[in-house]
Amino acid sequence: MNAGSRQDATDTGGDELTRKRRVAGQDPAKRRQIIEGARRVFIEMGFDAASMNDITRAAGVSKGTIYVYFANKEELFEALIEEERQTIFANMYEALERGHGVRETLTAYGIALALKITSPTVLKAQRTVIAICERMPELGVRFYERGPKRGHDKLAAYLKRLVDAGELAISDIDLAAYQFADLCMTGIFRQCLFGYRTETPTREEIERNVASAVTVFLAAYGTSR
Amino acid sequence: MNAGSRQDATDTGGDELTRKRRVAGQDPAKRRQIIEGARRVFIEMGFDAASMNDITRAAGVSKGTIYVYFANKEELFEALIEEERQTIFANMYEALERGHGVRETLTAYGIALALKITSPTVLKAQRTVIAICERMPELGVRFYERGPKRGHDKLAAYLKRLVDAGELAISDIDLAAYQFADLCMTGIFRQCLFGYRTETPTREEIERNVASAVTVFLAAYGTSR
Amino acid sequence: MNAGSRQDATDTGGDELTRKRRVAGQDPAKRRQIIEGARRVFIEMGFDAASMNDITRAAGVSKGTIYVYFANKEELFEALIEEERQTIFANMYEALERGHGVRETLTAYGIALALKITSPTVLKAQRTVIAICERMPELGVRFYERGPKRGHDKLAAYLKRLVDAGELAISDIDLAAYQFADLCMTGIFRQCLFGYRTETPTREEIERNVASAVTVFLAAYGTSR
Amino acid sequence: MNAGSRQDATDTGGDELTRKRRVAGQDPAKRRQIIEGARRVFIEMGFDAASMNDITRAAGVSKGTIYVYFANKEELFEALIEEERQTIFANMYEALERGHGVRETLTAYGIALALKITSPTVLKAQRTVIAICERMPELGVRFYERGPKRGHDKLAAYLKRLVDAGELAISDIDLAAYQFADLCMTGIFRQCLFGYRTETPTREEIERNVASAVTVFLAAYGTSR
DNA sequence: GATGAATGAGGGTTCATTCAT
DNA sequence: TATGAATGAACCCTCATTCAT
Repeated sequence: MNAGSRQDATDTGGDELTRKRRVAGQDPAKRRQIIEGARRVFIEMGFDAASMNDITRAAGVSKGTIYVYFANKEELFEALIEEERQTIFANMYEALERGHGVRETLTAYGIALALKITSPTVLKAQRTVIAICERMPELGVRFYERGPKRGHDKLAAYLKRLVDAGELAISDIDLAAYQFADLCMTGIFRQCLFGYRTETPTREEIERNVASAVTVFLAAYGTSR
Repeated sequence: MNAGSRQDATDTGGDELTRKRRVAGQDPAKRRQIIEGARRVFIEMGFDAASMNDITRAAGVSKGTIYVYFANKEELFEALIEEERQTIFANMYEALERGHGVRETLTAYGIALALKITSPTVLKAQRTVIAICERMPELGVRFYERGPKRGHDKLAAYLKRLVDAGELAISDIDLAAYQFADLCMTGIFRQCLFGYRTETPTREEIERNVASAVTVFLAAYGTSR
Repeated sequence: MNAGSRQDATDTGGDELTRKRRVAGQDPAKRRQIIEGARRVFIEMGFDAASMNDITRAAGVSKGTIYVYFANKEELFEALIEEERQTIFANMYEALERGHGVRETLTAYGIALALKITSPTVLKAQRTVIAICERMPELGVRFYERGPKRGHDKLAAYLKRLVDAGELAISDIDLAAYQFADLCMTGIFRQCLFGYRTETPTREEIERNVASAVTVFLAAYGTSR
Repeated sequence: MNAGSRQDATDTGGDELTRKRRVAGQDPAKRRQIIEGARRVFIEMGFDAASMNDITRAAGVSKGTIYVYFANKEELFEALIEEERQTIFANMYEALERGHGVRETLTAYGIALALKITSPTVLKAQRTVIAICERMPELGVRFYERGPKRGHDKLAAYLKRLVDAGELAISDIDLAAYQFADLCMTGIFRQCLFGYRTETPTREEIERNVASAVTVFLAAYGTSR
């Protein structure tokens, strides 16, 4: 479908000094500018409702230029989602590495997770991906794999350490990690996704949710220690 | 220019010569036929990517006929989603009313819930709604309200009965109900939504998930009884 | 173009008592009802912008019935214009036959003419005919011939009598008749036709116009008598 | 959704990334080409019966291009009528400024006027405007105001000069100007408008008409001089 | 290399006309 | 006979993509 893509990896070409004249579509600043415009338009309107003209306008570049950097609308969209995913899931896992107590750590991570996933921008991005993932399955897979999945793996690894340390008693760590994450955003994630909630959850609400999540989780998996 | 030939409130009215109120689009079989075609197309492709021509073809009726039954693409879509929601969430709550023991009841309900929500059709429907709910907020609200919300309320009522009977000890019943539901589909819901899983979860997997959910839930909220 | 027309003349069939069951499209009341609906819609919106549905609604009959009485939209339109013309130009020429003095008679006729031709309904009808007369030339010809032309002929005949009586001295009576008619509506006809005037001319204005018309006309064609 | 790419006041504006104000539709030759095609189609068929596809074909440009230069069918039509009016009424008033005798001047002007207004193209244009002026009142007003009205004003000014010079005795100059103009095209204007005449009036006929008009006019308003 | 004017297939919608009831 | 649901061609308009400048 996307043969001939110009920017397969996120290669920004390390040898920009060797040749003054760059090959078409190799100016990272321009690329960023386009992606930035695309972000505003795609995330706000979704893939179909967004027009290349809108993006042209939002990015402040000409139509032709976009087509130099991206083969077509789809590829531009894919590149944007890739970027967006990286932005969203950056700096999410710090809480798991700070070495505080179990309850504190889980609480901090849970809050960060729930805040992130219910923030307006992230919600829109998720909706945009969900909307398209039937038509562009790769895109959904990639997004989940390098986004939520990564978080899950980190959490599972953390739980594994706790189990090994005797602080938790979990038979299926993978499952437990999913359980904790879902408990943290219980009730709110789907409500936000479907637009049933028009307001972003307050920090207080999220804290309450996560506090209960930690309690339930520890009631199930905690040890006497 | 000539709207108002449909059966809604905007019907012409006011013209003194209009003998009978024209009420077009009354044949339920035709209506069903159209909706059925719309389902195939909308659910498969989403609102934007679906064309009225596609639907025309899928439904086996002429374009004009669709516009006798539905004012425009949006109304057809809304009618379809309404239908779809009713179909999906029918017969979901029986498990809660069969009067078996707590563990059995929760397990039965959890399995029904998880099976339903991860079935291919229901997933596609959910994606379709999520995709559009920014542009048609009412639609998302309605879908959630009369779908998942209804299930949540039934479950909360059931939990309330158990608390009153001393079988559970829950301080925030509403929250607990969300927790149980999310525990039942933990891990799989998002994976399905983003298309990370291409295969529908097996019944075995769901049973495992729900069994764990019940255990965790009862560990947190069960009483000695 | 209109072969197969069902109602060539305005025959209302004199033998309606001979057979109880009428041939399709022969009920004069129904015909009138349809034409009445068509009038409202066609005259208000013009041929193209009017839809058969509008007419259906305005007439209070079914689509099928209209097509029993009239072969198609065009024929219905033609029949309506025919009717309209008859209505408009009825009782226009009485002033010419009352036997008063020249000045009085010309004034009375001129006023009647100018009032008629600038009345909102008549203006709309004229616009409707003018709009279509390129596409349906017959219709314009017929309308003019049996409408304005008829008035012109009556006026010319009247002037002829005056010339014969020595009350006027006119070399080209035909031309003089046109001149008088145009003098009566001078300035206002075109202004109304183009919608430059949004208000119908007042009777006072018309009287002034006609008074001047008579004066000019008599200055040119009057004799000492 | 993407309006605002035209050169009118609704231009996007406000998007901070829009570098240069995009101003599409700037090539006068192309614009002319489109208007030329539109002329052929609109003037021949009228607003409603003309399709944008017809115009596309007649102009030899693509559909999209038309929409770059004109926001929609209506705007294209308005632009065309504007153009048409300018073309029609250019060089109409020279006769009034050549400084010949009254009779000669009036005759020359009257002939020019009558020739113009009954020429096939001008007639069609007038019909087209009259047809639409109920639905687009501004358009009719403008056409009359800047077309016929302008001629009328020039004529009235000319008559005023003659009155001041004692060559004519007119109490209501405005009215007299209308009278002269209408006398010049007496009989033929309406006949042409309704298509009663299929042939354009001959120059001879018009000369006869105008000669009579001048005679009548001077009989009414002339002085001994 | 960058531009944006041009393209034309395809979008949603309307409506004159037909025909089974 | 009268009805109005059904038809599908044709309507106006949009937009992803190309290519001359």
